[in-house]
Amino acid sequence: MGAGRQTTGEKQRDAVRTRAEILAVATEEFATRGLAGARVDEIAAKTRTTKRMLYYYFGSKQGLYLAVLEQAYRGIRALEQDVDVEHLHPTAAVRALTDLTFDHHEAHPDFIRLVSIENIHHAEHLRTSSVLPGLAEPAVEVLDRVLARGRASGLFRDDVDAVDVHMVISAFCVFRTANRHTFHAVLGRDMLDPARRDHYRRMLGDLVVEYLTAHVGRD
Amino acid sequence: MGAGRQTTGEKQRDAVRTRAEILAVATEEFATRGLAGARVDEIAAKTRTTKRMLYYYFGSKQGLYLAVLEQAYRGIRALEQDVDVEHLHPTAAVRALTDLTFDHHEAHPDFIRLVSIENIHHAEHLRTSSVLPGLAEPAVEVLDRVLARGRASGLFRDDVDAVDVHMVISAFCVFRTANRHTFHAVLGRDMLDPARRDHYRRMLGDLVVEYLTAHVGRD
DNA sequence: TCACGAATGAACCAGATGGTGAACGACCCC
DNA sequence: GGGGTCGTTCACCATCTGGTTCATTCGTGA
Repeated sequence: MGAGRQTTGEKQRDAVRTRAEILAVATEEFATRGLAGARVDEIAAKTRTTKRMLYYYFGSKQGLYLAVLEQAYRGIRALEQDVDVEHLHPTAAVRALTDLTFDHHEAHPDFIRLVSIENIHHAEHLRTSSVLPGLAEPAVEVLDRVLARGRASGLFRDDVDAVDVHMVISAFCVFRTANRHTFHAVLGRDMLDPARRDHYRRMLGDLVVEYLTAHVGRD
Repeated sequence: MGAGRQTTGEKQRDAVRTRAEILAVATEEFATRGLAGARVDEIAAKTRTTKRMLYYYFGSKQGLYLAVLEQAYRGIRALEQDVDVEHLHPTAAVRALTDLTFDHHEAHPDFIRLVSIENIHHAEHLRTSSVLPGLAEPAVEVLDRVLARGRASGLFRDDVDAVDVHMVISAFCVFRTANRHTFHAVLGRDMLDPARRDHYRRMLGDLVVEYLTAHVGRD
């Protein structure tokens, strides 16, 4: 923290830091209260700068929201990019991917909340965003190659594609975080209870693997 | 419509109808724009009455939102109550339940959106609601009995309970609707495309059944 | 050291927004 | 048919909120 920067004091001017701080605070606020629910004044107040800066850098509330959303998506962009599952047995590879996704979602609840919020707005902001192109390719392609290997060796069923499998994995992980509160209120179970974490992680792996390997060659 | 009621004209006084109309319009507005995003004036405008009526019946914006939420939950309350799967083979029973849930979620997108919204608010409204007690019992109990039968006959695995299985089913169904827009934006696939409906319905059944029946007795 | 643009601060504003007071008209019961 | 209550209308308000104006300060290259 602060190492290597010239520090004549503490309240130096620092465009990047100011911008980053606004973005960080805004991320939390939007994730907590939604686009309409978040207050520009409130975001500014939680920053070491003023509302003026917020408009200086992001132009409008929507502009800020979009920046938050894009940063969130950019942050997860490289997830599957540098994971190497090519050398693993297909089922082990699938399990590696479910584990990876599971851990990732658990580590980024704000991202999931932002996605929920963006869905309420019919993804109208994301759709116009510049981060979109090529966002999902890595994840799907890795999964696609694994499925192809599994199918080729007669292990996996052939009536699903990578997008479908990705959907199941996402559904499980997203639901656990996104619907945590109503689920807890209605069913009395906290899906994010650390004590249950391993159980759910294994469950997701089993779920996907068993589905993919089911009844292949019989019936 | 209007049959059986005394009709001296059209604009008679009708408390129930007015109340119901407000609730219907509010449901759509809240589901579309969220609690903070929905505008009281807008809701009133889409009604044949005025904003004052809205406050007359529901007291406040939050009161209206809560009423909407409660009505939505009440509407699904009896889902599993009158389905009879006791006489079915365990796997058939599971499939019947996944189908039932699948169809139900598909038929009530507004409900799912409201649940998403309520989760953004940490379920704080639902938690204080009077519809909560006993809301989930039917669903879980039916599922629980089916699982017990499956386990007893050596068909099903025994390391999951009814709540977990319910979670998986809900996750799949909810995700398809709740995250439709971002999923489509990022992956280019419309999960609600009617052409894919049967595929997903079968997929959910397979997913749960294969998971439950996997590796039982071996390993 | 001077000039100039980037960065910042504080007050300010117009319109939107949730909410209300009170009178009024219909319907029902006696 | 008259009184009271429920349902409804209309005008009105205090405040909040996104957004802006204007002036100022800081850093830096000439």
